[in-house]
This record gives sequence, C-alpha cells and structure tokens, in this order.
Amino acid sequence: MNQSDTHDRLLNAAEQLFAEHGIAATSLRAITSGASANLASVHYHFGSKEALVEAVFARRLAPLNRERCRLLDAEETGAAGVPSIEAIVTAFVAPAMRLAYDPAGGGENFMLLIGRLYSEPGDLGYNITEQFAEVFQRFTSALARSLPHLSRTDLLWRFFFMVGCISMPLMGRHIIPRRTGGLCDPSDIENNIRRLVAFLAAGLRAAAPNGDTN
Amino acid sequence: MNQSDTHDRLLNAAEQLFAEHGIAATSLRAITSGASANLASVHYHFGSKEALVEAVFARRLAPLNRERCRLLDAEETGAAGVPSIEAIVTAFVAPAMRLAYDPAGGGENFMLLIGRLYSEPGDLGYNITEQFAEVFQRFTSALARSLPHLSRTDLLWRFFFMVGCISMPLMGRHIIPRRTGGLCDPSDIENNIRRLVAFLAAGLRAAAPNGDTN
DNA sequence: GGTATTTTTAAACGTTCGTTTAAAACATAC
DNA sequence: GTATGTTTTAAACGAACGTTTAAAAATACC
Repeated sequence: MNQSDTHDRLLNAAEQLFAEHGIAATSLRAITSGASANLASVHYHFGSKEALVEAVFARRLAPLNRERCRLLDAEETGAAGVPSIEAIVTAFVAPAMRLAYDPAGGGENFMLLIGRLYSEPGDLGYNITEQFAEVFQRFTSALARSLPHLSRTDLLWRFFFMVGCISMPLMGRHIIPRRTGGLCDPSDIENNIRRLVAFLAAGLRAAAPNGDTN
Repeated sequence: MNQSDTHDRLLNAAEQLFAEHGIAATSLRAITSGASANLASVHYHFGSKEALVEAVFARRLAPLNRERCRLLDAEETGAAGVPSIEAIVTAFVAPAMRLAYDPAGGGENFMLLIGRLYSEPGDLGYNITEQFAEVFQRFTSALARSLPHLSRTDLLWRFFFMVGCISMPLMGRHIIPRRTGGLCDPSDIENNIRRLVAFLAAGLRAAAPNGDTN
C-alpha cells in the first residue's frame, strides 16, 4: 500500500480552514497542524500550497457537477421530453444545497469556500471555474429551449441571477440565521430548495425586460 | 491645513488592490507603492492595516445605503402611498449598480470588494455589515407590506435571494463577459437594472412555496 | 523669519510565510 | 532478515510580512 490517509486528512483540514479563514490567510503550518501531519507533508503529497488548493476544490466540484448533469439527463430523457422550468432549476440547485448541508456529504465547509473563488488572488478562480463550463452550457441550453421568449442575452443574465441566488443559502450559513434571529435556517435543505425553485422559476418566466428582440 | 492627499491616495490604491488580489493577499508595501507613498504612511494616517480596510469600506458603504433609503423614502411618501414591488426593488438595486459602473462614482473597484466581506477572515464582515442593518430593516418592511401573502420566513429568504442576484452583475465584471463572449455586459447599467427588476419582481411575487401559513 | 506642527522618510524590528533538504521511520516483497 | 520503496520527520532557508522608531522634510502660524 503506497497510500496514507495523511493525504485525505490534509484535504479535510485545508477545506475547513480555508472556509473559516480564507485561502491566503491559512498557512501550511495551520493545515498540517490541523491534520496532525508534518509541515513538509503538503509538499510531499501535493507539491505546493496552490496544488493543494486545487485538489480541495476538485474533490467536491467534480461530483457536484456530475450530479447536476445526471439529474438534467434524467429530466430530458424522461416521459415529458421537454423538462419544466422547475425541473431544470431543481437539477441545478438541489445537488449544491445537499452537498452544503447534508451531513453525509462531507461538504459542510466546501460551499463557504466556493465564494472565495471570486475573491482570491491569481487565476485560481478562472482555472477552477473551467470545470463549470459543461454545466453552464447544458443548463443554459435547457433553459433556452423552455424559455423561447427570451433573447440570449436576457437568458444568460437570468442564469447568472440564478447562480447568485443560490449563493445566499449556500454561503450564508452563519450570517443568515444571525441576521434573521434564527427565522431563516440554511440547513433546512428541502424547504429551501422549494423556496429557491418557486422564486427562480417565476423570475425566469417573467416577460422580457426590454423592447429588444435579438 | 493638516490634511494631505496621501490619505485619499492610500484609500484609492487599497481599494483597487483589495479588489484585484484580495485583502489578505495585498501587502502594505503594495498599497503604499501604488499610492506613491511611504510604507509607514498607512500607520500614520490610519493606524493599522485593519483600520485602513474599514476606512475603505466605510467611504463607499455609507453613501450607498443612504441613497437606497432616500429612494425608498421618495417612493413611500409619493402619490401612490404604497410603492410597487418594482419601485422597491429599483430603490435597492439601482444605487449599487450605479456605484459599481458609473465612471463618475469612483466605485469601479469597490463592488468587487464587497463580495470579499463574506470571504475574508476575522469579524470584519460582521462589523461592516452592521452598517447594512438599517437598509435590511427598511426594505424587508416595505416588501412585507406589499407581499402579505408571504410568511416572514419566506419573505426574508426572498430578500436574501435578491441580494444574491445583485451580486452577479456587481461582482462579475470580469468573469461574466468572458464566459458569455461579451454578450452580457455588466457595465450596461440601466438595461441591467431593468433586467434585475423584471426578474426579481416576478420572483418576489411568486406564490408561497410551502403549505405553511406562519 | 523663526517656531510649532504635521507629514514623509529610511531603516530596522521580530515574526511568519512557503519551500527545500536529508535523514529517520515505516511498510512491502522476496 | 535483508533490500526496496514509500512516508514522515526535524531543521533550516531566504523572502516577505505588519509594525515601530526617530530623524528629516514640509507646511502652517505668528
């Protein structure tokens, strides 16, 4: 056996600390200490801090995006043929919500981390969001088929609005309950999926905002 | 006169570099170099790096939230009495979009920075979002009056969804044009305000997602 | 024009960072 | 049990960090 569990302990500790303190602000010493490993183990197992960061993201993002596409496949090859807006939105939203809050998924810290992609230095964000390209293409196409009244520009904007909406229950784990006195509970997964789907489906279906017909 | 413009040059350089590289990853040496100032000038004018960060946010956030409340005031004391959903949403959305993309506003870099509040270490985010409390209270109240069919929980969630939606055109300055081949232009301010308002108003008006009647 | 105050400067402080090295410890196979 | 390959370890590297100091320069005041 040439595989030790130090590799995974490093990933877990890094994921948690990145989510808590940010990527740049988390030192390898904090990570290796949290993983009960030696400082040099990061370079032995991953090569560099940056490679560790990419590994942390790849571990969660690949299965997440695969699950999104799988759900969309199931809808598109199903009985109805053309899936409903609600079905498309659910296929996009539900896997992320479950990854973030299902204790079995192990991704409790991960979604807090996703938001940092937009905030961290370097081309890290671009490199990693490349993995999002297939999901982007598949879901915008599915939406376009179901929303023929929208110009491509309007449709793409609404897709981005959807992405922004999801970020709130995903990243607001701490801030939302605090600000609402506990009324809004981000971990109430299935109810929040229904809330998101109702809100987003209505927004996506709205009449085109401008007079343009491109 | 005991005021030099070094103070403002430091704020400008810090704002730009924080937006480009993140707060933690931006050194005082980079800031003072960008501001053509001496390394020690940050401590002379602000006392510490953290105090500089807070000053960067305070300079933009206070006027932004004041403008939001002013627009909501104008609607609520207007002829109709009860403002439309569209008017409320516009009062919330438009000032941020204009701050982010109006060249006269000087806030081109600032909105990229806002997203980092959720990502950066320490209690910085909590401290600064406290300034958001009044806006939060006023807009959720206005929405509640216009959307009596929603439970308080559903209403608050939809407010957060709205906040998330706005973050995309605000923070996606670079990533959205790149991913859409230029089709979506975040700096197309007034059209994007209309797009946001159409999408959000429809989402806010949607029927309550669950069967609960709280 | 000389004094007092504000602002800028250069240099250094101790700390922490990511990374590298080479040896020790461990596991596996014969 | 010795040899081979894998993993862990302790120690050190130079670089960069935020901060402090005290003197120099610039500005304001009378």
